[in-house]
Amino acid sequence: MSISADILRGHTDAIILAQLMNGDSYGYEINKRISQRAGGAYGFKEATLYTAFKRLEQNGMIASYWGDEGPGARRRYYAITQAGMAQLAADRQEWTETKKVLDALIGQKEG
Amino acid sequence: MSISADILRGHTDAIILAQLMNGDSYGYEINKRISQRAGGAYGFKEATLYTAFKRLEQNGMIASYWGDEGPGARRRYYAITQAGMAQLAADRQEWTETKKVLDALIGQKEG
DNA sequence: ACGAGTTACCTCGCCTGTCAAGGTATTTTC
DNA sequence: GAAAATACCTTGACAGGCGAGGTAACTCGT
Repeated sequence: MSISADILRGHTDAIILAQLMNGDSYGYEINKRISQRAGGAYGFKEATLYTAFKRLEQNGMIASYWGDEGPGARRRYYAITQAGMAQLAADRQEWTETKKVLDALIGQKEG
Repeated sequence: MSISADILRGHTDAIILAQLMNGDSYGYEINKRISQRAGGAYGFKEATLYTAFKRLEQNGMIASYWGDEGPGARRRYYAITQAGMAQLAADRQEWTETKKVLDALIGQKEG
């Protein structure tokens, strides 16, 4: 089963920040890794991804720089900032809380 | 901690359908029960609630009728339909899947 | 009798995040 | 030399959440 966009809405930033905790990376690669880790059940659309990068950078959660590898298409690398790490920690806490609340609200009940 | 709107987005309908599995109810009461069950961490804004009722009814997930109790403000009761129950089952499955995927994507990792 | 609070409903218009569609440029492969 | 893959980006439409505003009936204290 794949997961609908509205369900993931609001988790986009956290997912990207979490991925960047593994080290600096660039858009294309970040997206592939996320898809892999999600078992193919989920991947960002490109527009969503680059919109998110822009938003995150504007908010100071990530910083970017152009990679200077010789051949191949240019790549813009992203690094998570201190503020981004703090945000991620908060997002993780919120996710824990969300699971509790939603399990209570939509989980099946015994009789 | 309270949960942000974007995180809940897309779960609104499932939460309402799940609540209606306890029997027919009306807007104000549905919302109060949801708040209670969420431990006060979450409650719909009225506009969100009534927007959702409209959407759900248009999609055939719920049916409504006016209550005829004598005194007090009029109440519009909602009942979950067969289609609504099927939708809820699908939503619950999606939620189970979502938890797995998001735990994989934003969960803390051991070293 | 009357004003405040509560119950209970509803709509309009803004904001934000997703994403289909479209576009650019380079390298690799056949 | 053409097709596919890598890699980036923007524009505009759409949908859901919700602030703000509105209606109406009952209850309670004074």
